[in-house]
Formats: sequence, structure tokens, C-alpha cells
Amino acid sequence: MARTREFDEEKVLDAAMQLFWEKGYEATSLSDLTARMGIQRPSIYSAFGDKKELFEAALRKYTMSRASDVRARLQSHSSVKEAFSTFFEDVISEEYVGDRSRGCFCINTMVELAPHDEKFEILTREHQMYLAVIFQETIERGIQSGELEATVDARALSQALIISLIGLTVMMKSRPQRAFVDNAVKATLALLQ
Amino acid sequence: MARTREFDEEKVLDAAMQLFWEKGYEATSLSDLTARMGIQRPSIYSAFGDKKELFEAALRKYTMSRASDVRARLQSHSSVKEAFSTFFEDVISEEYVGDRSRGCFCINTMVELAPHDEKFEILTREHQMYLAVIFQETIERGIQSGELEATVDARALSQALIISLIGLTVMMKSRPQRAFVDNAVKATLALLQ
DNA sequence: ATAATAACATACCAATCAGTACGTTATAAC
DNA sequence: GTTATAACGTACTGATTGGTATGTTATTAT
Repeated sequence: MARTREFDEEKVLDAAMQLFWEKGYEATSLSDLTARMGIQRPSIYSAFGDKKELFEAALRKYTMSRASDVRARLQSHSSVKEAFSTFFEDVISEEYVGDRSRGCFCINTMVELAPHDEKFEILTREHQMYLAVIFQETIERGIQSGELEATVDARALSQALIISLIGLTVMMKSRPQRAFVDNAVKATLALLQ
Repeated sequence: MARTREFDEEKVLDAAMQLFWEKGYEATSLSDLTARMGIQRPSIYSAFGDKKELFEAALRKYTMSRASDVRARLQSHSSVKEAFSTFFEDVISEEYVGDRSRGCFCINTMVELAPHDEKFEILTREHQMYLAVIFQETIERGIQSGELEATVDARALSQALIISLIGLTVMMKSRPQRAFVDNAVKATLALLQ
């Protein structure tokens, strides 16, 4: 017995996600948000709570979509070496298109908020753990198929690759020469031998 | 023929550095700065310029001190493998002391400002390049001494280790289980064989 | 049709932001 | 000692911050 919501919650949350992803938490104002989301200030508060709750909702939306994207990318190659190689190369080339890098929303949050807010410390850690599991399953698939030696430590290797992925993603923000990151990725993926 | 400055520029700049390092650029207010630096607002502006110029001065101070610290750490072991192993383990253990992680001021800046300000894109990139050179020289020392095989690509390897160092430093902000990062470092340093 | 209710837009709030005008004080050159 | 000058503390600026009070409008249940 009341008026119906005029905006699509998923759509405006997606707009908020894009903005927080680009600018971070502190640098994004409520005015920025209302402009980008296309709704008024009280609508944000009634639908999502305060700024930090909105940020959290945006981050959760991001990590879920990101995890399934990573899984899909790694499953799209029968060769595990090729899967990782393509995956890392895509991280590089995607940052060179356009004039500004967005990087990874979760990594940005790890740097900006995790050290000062336990909620985001946990949220970002769990996302990285989840990605590590996806990496590990992929490596184990390579062992099973015989592409990788049975002696490789799938867990430790997946953890090392997650660390490298984070480092690569952050490094891209300074727009290094392509040779630098190409070499680095090639050298790192030698761990798969 | 005028009054002498009452504060030590290096000392108050160091205080500003600590604060920006902890909280980042946006989250640090001028009031925070005057409180921590122990001087009044106009003194900051006359000595360092506006907030962004002060931040830049603080970052430059950090990167210089950091580079010589990294060099010293790597030179303090005759074994190159041991030098890198100790170096990476120290990054881990230093983040577990105290209840909050500071990480690396330059990496924080790469994430917060480099994508939106070319000056910091360049400044942070050049610092990473400089560290990569230090890594490379260390690896070459290991080749010369016979500790590392002459076939290793010192440049590519140093670049891979820089990426891992960045990733490790960022990952520590989410306070992962020690086994995760220990394993990851151990697996990565296998690249030195 | 009417009443109840929630989404809506406007306009506001106190607090804080980065930055500065200004009057006072201390020091160095003479 | 006098004067010129720069550092100092105080107090202010307009703009913007996150958040909300309030009156209006639309929709649903009755």
C-alpha cells in the first residue's frame, strides 16, 4: 500500500560500484554518487544505508562478479599454462587501453580501508583466499591432466600467483613500460615450468 | 633581517610523512597535519606549499630513505638467496607486529593517486624502477659469485621479484594467515632456484 | 473512492574542508 | 637602538562534506 521504487537497485548499485572503483571511498562524495547513480540523496540512504554501507554493497557486488569472471577465464583454456599466461597478459593489456587504469576494486580497498576497518580487512582477505582456491583448482587440473609435474605444490604455487597478480595489478597503476611487466609475468609463470 | 624559523623542517616533514603514510592523502586533513607536525597552518603553507606539495615532499623523503634501506638490507648478506629470503620474511614479520599495518607509502600512493595524477604516476613508477635496479644488481652479484646459475635472466627475475614484493606488501594489509604468505614467498624465491 | 504508506524532490543542517588575511613578535642588518 | 622583514598565532573565509527534516506525490490494499 505504498508507492513503488522508481529506480533499479542493481543498476544504481552498479553505478556506485563504478564510481567507488574509480575514485576510492574518501574521494567519492555523496554529490558524486547522486549524479552518477541518477537518484537523490534520501533514496540512497533508504535503499543502501550510509556511505560506508553503500560502499560495502558495491564491493560485495564487485567481488562476486570478479570471482566468477576469474573462474571463467581460467576454465576457458584446456592448457593450464596457457590459461594463466592469457589471464596475466590480459591484466596487462586491459590496463593499457584507455588513458586511465581502474585496476581492481578489491585491491584498492585493501590499500585504502583494510588497515583501518576490520570489516574490509576481512572482506578483502576472503576474496583473495577465494581467488587462491580458484587458482589452486586450476593448477590441480593441470597436474591431473599431466600438463604439470605431479611434484608441484599446488597450494603454495597458487598463493604465489595470487601475490604476483596483486603486485601486477598495482604496478599497472604507474603505467610501467610493457617490457617490464611482460618480463616479470613470463619469469613468474616459469614456476609452472 | 627577519625572524628565524622555530621548527626543524626535516622533523615536521617527517611527521607529515608518517601521517600521510598511515592515512593516505584524502583522509589526512590539514587539522590532522598541524596537530601531528606541531606547527600552525600558515607555517605549513610557507614552508611546503599546499597540501599536495607537502604530500609530494613527504613521498620524496620516503622513497629516498626506502631505497637506501632496501639496498642496505640486500647488501648485508653475502648469500644472495639468503638476502632475498630475509628481506621478504622481514616484510611479512614487520607487518604482524603492532595492530595495524602501514605497508609502503609509495605503494599506497600508486593506488590512491597515480591513476589520477601524472606526477605521482611518474614518481611512483620511477621508485619501483629504482628498486628493480637494486634487485638486479643483487642478482648479478649472485651470478658473479657463482651462487646463482649464469643462465638466469637477472633483469626479468628482478622485475618478477618487484611485482611479488608489491603484491606481498598489499596482501599484508588484509592480515592473511602467516602460512599463506610464507608459502607464497618460498615458492616465488624458488625462481632463484 | 479512500486511507495508509513509502518513495520522491527540495531544501536544509552542523561540521569540516583547504586555504588565507591580518595583527603581533622576534630577529638580523645597519 | 632603529628599521626592515619574515615567522608566528588567531581567526576567519567560502565551499563542500555526510546526513536529514519535511512536505509532496504516487501506488496499493481496502
